[in-house]
Amino acid sequence: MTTLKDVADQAHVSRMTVSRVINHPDKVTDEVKQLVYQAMKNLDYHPNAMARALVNNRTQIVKLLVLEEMTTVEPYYMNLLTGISKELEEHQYALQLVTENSFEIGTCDGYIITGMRHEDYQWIKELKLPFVLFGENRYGYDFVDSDNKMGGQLGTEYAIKRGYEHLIYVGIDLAEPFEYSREAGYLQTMQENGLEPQIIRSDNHSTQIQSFVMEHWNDYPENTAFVCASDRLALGVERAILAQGGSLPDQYGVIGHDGVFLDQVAFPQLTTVKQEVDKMGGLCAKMLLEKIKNNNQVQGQCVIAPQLIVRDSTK
Amino acid sequence: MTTLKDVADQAHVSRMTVSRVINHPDKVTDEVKQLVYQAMKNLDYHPNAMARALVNNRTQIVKLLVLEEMTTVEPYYMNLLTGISKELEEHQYALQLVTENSFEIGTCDGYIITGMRHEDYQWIKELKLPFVLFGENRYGYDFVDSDNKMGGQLGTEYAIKRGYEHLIYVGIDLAEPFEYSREAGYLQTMQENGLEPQIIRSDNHSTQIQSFVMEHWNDYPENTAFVCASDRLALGVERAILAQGGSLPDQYGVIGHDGVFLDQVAFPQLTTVKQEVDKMGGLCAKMLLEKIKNNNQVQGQCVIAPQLIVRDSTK
DNA sequence: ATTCCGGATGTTATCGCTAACAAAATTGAG
DNA sequence: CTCAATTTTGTTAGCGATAACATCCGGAAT
Repeated sequence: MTTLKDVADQAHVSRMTVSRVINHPDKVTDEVKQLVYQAMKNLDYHPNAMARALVNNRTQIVKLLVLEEMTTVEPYYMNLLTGISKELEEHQYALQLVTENSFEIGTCDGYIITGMRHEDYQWIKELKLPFVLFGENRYGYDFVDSDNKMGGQLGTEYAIKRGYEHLIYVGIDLAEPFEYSREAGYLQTMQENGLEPQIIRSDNHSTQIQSFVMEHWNDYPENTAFVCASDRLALGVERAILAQGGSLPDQYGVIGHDGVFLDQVAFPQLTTVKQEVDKMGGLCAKMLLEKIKNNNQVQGQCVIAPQLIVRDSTK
Repeated sequence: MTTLKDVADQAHVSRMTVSRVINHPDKVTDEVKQLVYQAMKNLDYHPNAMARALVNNRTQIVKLLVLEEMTTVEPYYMNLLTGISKELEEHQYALQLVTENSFEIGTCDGYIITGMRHEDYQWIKELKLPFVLFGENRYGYDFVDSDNKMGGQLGTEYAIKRGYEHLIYVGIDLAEPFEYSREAGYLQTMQENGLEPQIIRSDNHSTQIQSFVMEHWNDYPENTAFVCASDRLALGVERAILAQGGSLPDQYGVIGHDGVFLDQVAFPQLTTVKQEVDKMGGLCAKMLLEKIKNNNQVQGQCVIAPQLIVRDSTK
């Protein structure tokens, strides 16, 4: 394993100079810098993260707290993780997954927190280390999220464009910002188009919304589109429509939200508002590393535009 | 932050003695040990993983290589990750997720590898660091997997017990050990019960098997159970049955395999052979850490019994 | 020419911990 | 009660890197 010393020897400089080339390149002559770079390349030198961690009193570890129940957890978490991990890896950081609400939170440099609910803000504010939330919040904490309002708009606009006459919003029965934002997007678009909004809400379970739609089937005339707050709900709506003998996508349309996994498992495959989850993950990591570097400096709120994916559940 | 020195001072011993209490407790008097333990408790001492990593030339990082395409990736990966992470955390290890086949594999102490296909064994054998595979293999590498044969048996036996007369195995069209094992379980059970086996195979996509079953609908008399190699396939079979007007679970039965997420999204919810994925993850980690500690010593093959979960897709 | 200044580089100490050796304490055989 | 063998504890050095200070050097000002 090559160390600073090896590089220093080959470049005929002191170890400190090599260290400076890495950490404060501006304080070193260009000439020397080239020498050192060359030596680093020759020897395939990579700094030892642990030694660095020791002097800097850093752990080089970021914890991801998943506050949601694992059983509820949507498959997109995997994408989130990938995004986070890729970004962290580039900066010699490792990830630790924390799922149990084990408050015995060990040593690390910062947290990415996801699956927050109201009650969690209580203890979150006690945290000493830097953190970034995945998912919008209205307490001023730094976060990354999909542009949920825009998502609501995208779906609604598309349904209108495709000529559905009645647009029903199928929301998740949760008092959380992401849900409000999606609804707001729907409402705004409806208003802009002079349409009468209609909202139903349900737990985020395909079977529950399925029964609901089947029970109220008479309320939904032909040429209705269901703009759903999740793919899971959309899946249930699809099943209800098919079970009632409605035809998809001719008589009815269904638009989902999330665009990970379920949209493709559904039948017919869902037209959906896709969130760029891995990108968001990467951004979470980037923001957190920035906070760690800059003494917990506020990073602000990042909102990423979702994308409409057209498949077979709309005409 | 309390260090070895603080503990040593409070216990009136040298730093080395404290270190020994932690790493070689047998080389220290019980009396002194108690003193040290007490001091550690008083000061809430936790060893600094980075310092340790530095002297031991360890990174305290394990990489998880996911060789499958992210888009194909089953949702159970999340459970796997949790299991791995929990175990690693207990031993002060962190996890790094690697999804791109970036051979530029950085520094770590060992790998957990999942999603292996034939062609991967080529380069796997070149690896210098310890590794454990998640998923059975026939090359003698250490692995952890569900008992796939037993899974095949469980599903098949249950279908027989519930009085289905025709049992059709729906396999994944892949030449991989896990698939062979599941089929073998089915075949053996069929033979033991003097029944005629019948196997169909398909890519692991719900829509593909759905069309297949619909096209061959006449081949499946009433009172047939479909024993499937995955929940994804089972989902497609369910849809085909319902689309053809067959009744579930009276006229037909469907049994899935995996038991994560999809089984609950399906309608009717699937009777399935559930793998204890998080447990398997934990075991992977445990084995790997053992290998790391013991100079890459062979750990063998661990097979974990799956469990039949009965829900609404069987009578 | 001498002094002084500031930028470039080197030296030293340190982060927290452990291996290897050294010293001290205990044991027990004669 | 010795003295060597053995066990228990302490001392030193070093893992790989960096911050803080020390030194060196060339050029501007005097």
